[in-house]
Amino acid sequence: MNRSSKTYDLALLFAALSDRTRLRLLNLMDRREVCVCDFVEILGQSQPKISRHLAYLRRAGVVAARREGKWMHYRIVVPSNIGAARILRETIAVVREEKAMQMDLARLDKACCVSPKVSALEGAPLPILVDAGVCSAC
Amino acid sequence: MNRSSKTYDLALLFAALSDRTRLRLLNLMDRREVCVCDFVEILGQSQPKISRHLAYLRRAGVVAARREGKWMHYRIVVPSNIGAARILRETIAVVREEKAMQMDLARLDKACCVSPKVSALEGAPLPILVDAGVCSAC
DNA sequence: TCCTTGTATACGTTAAGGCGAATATATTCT
DNA sequence: AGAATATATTCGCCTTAACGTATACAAGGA
Repeated sequence: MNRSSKTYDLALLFAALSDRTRLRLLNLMDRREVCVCDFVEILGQSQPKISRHLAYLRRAGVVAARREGKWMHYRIVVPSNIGAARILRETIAVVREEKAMQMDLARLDKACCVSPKVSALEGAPLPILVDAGVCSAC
Repeated sequence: MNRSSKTYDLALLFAALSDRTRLRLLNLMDRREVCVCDFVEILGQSQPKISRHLAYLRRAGVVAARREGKWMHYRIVVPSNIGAARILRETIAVVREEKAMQMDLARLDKACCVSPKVSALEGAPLPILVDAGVCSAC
């Protein structure tokens, strides 16, 4: 059943977007799945904090999680509501223009053993940054 | 000086948008100036509540006010930051699709003595709704 | 000047959000 | 089973926001 015209609380979506950390998380998840450990490494913030913000985004229905062994992979879920989808897409597009956001993405690309090979991100966690030398998880 | 590339806290804008009442206010101000008394009448909510939300929007830099005698007219101010401007525009466009928002606008158009003559809204407050019969303020 | 009207702000209460720190849960490995 | 690792949740504290109510401020008219 198509719920795209269903009543949707846009204010709730905006509340989910009204935090810098969550915007950074969404930017990192643009078109790819990301592991929690990567978020922690790249944003340089505590794991509970990252998890709490991810939980918030999950409650708001903008992301979904998939477990793979010990790791949790998060991805963006475009809302079925057309308006909400437009807002979310525009937000990600706008946010992508910020230099700080591009730096986050660059660090994600360089993360761990495998170089900018995006497909690899679908698999193992690949959490460690390049500057750590050899990735202890691989 | 062009500040469009200046750092801008998008999260702050989203916080301003994360309230249903404020979204309704913005929708009513789409392409026109609106008097506080009209907001109160159309949204059917207390004057202090309306004023507080308008103050919030003012603090966030999305609206500006103009005094005309006893009346205050509010209008949308598109942020100089390009990204913020895109978000705001998209938000208003999305919000406009909602039936409830269209009803708000319809009530604004029918507000008071003067019929859907938009130009009249630039002048006096014209606060009272049609169903009140004759407007006590005119 | 006093009164009225339109609007803004202050006060007190309640709820929600964000954070660090501690703890719980889940999964894998030995 | 027990240890180690990845992630989630809880707790206590603080800040912010939303609301109703009351009050302050501003402008115009008598």
